[in-house]
Amino acid sequence: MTTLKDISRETLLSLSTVSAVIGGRAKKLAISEKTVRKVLECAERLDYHPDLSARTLRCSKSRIVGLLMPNLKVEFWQNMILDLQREIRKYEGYIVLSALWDTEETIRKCMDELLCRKVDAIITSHAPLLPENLFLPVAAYDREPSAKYDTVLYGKKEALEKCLEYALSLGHRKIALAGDAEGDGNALFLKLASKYAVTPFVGEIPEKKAILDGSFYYRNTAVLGSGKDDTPTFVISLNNLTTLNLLKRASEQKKRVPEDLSLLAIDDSSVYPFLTPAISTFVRAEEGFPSLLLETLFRRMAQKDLPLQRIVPRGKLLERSSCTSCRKR
Amino acid sequence: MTTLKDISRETLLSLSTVSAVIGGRAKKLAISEKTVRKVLECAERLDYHPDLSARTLRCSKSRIVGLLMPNLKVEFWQNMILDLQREIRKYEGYIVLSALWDTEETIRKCMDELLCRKVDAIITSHAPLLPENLFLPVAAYDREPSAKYDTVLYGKKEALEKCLEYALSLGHRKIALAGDAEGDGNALFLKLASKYAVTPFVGEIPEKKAILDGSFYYRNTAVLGSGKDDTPTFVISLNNLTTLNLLKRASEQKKRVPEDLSLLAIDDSSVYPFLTPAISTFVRAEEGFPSLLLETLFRRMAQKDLPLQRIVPRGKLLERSSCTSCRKR
DNA sequence: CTGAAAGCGCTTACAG
DNA sequence: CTGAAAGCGCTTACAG
Repeated sequence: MTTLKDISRETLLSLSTVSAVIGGRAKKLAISEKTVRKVLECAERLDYHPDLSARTLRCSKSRIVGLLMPNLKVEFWQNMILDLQREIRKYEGYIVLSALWDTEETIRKCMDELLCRKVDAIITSHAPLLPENLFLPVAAYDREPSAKYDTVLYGKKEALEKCLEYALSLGHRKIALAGDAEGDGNALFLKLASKYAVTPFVGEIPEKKAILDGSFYYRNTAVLGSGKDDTPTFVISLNNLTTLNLLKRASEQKKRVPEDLSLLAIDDSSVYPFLTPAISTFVRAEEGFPSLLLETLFRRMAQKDLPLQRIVPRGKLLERSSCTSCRKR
Repeated sequence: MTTLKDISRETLLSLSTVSAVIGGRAKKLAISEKTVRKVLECAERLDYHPDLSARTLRCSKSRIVGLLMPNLKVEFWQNMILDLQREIRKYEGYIVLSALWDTEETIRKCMDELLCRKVDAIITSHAPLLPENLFLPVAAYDREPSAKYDTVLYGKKEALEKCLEYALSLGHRKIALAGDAEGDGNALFLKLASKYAVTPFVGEIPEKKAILDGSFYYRNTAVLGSGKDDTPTFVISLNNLTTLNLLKRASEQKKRVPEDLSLLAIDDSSVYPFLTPAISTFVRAEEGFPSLLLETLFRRMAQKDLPLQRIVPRGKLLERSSCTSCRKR
């Protein structure tokens, strides 16, 4: 394996000089263009790859961002993780190292992994589970702002507001929310509903800590009512599986979407454009949560004494074909 | 940050002893139980995390497996990447570092990243793009066996055979294949069809290198025919977007699935159980491609002079509700 | 620009 | 079991 020493020997230049050129410190040390070229050419020729573990050891900076998240088989989450790995390319030299846990018992192990690899900073969806004495910059993705770390917020309230406004603008007054697995969505929705003077329908909340099996996604479409009694004309869906099941339930009730029932999803799914009808969505973070998290984190890394950041995502509506104006009844 | 030296000072034991205990070499060096406990307790108390970059530097082994793949927004692929990160937990001490490229131009950069981080081995879907002089163990996921590296094969031929056999067992004779973006699926299918004496229908192959936009997934459902003329009774779908569009096309033609048309997908999707009808699938790798790749790779790492491995995945049929026996016509 | 040297945290071989 | 020492590949401060 080629090392700096090899290049130094080959070019007859000193180790310091070679290191400076490779490390991009040629300008500062006033090293001649010719020397720089000579070093670079030689590095190329010998297929030199700097040993970052040596650099990490020496500088106690790894240029690794640790990602501490659950490994959920959920489209939104998978995109979150993979987009983070994509977006970090904007930050030259940095990589993300994911430590994804399957069960809460392994979180500690995931954390240790990151610590042993000497990550420079952490992005996590579970900041409260971080060790007390953590000295690293952290960007948290969370429902509530953390008291200790910079937080990018879910933006659920803002999303629900926009969805309600959109429904209202189409003339709907009977509006349902489906797919809330945590309970906070429903609570938020009920509060907003009274403010906007709409009739709210909310789904059942699963038992605390119950596993969300397939049946949940179907059961919680009961917000559509039985078809006979009072029934919403507009549903907001909180996840892609619920959306699919709303479509199924509607079809069983011989309701056409969007003629009889408008359907608006929160956040996008790769599958939505291909459904019949194509599903309109409100995307919570136009820029993408991964970008927001990375920006927040690198801002902190650049300036340690920055006041605590609290980022509310800016969303956007993606109109496709699943919503229409409310017909007179 | 706690180091071995801190523990050595604290426990009044020598650096060598502490290192041996932490490194799990206590047995070999006949270090007493009491000493071991003392070291471990102290490490725990001081919240010690071994610096793996130092260990990597010293031992020239990083215990990192590099993952070199495209960052595709495709469910199958996302699962591949994330499941690999999940599965590696079985291999104590190892982690995967993903280098995912967006465009082919960045492959080189991804490769360099892995090399600089001193990965011990590589898993990739694009082994032919690896540098000539690569000295690392490689597990390739590929259509054809590599001449140089261990390969886990796609298993497309085996999958198509099983799908055909299943269709035949249900009495179908007019069978279509949809969703082939590369052309090799169709060719394979046509060859098999003659062997099994079925009437094959295949979809159009997109222009070489054409971007697969949404329209492709719909256009290639034309295998269903116009509804008037000769038409298949059983369709095999090669990806989830095609499956969705087959459902859409069938409904436009007033064909019911599975009564008028059986639909069998290759590989599973999180969305299939929630569709109407729930989609039956043939899963190419029962054990999962990630497991297969990891097993193949670690077998190689354990034994460098192993003969070249060529793994054909063993698949399984997942019956749900989208296939039924062929009605008399 | 150069050269010599120290040191990051670890493992390992060696003499005791 | 211990202690002293070397060395992995790098960066950095320093004297020239």
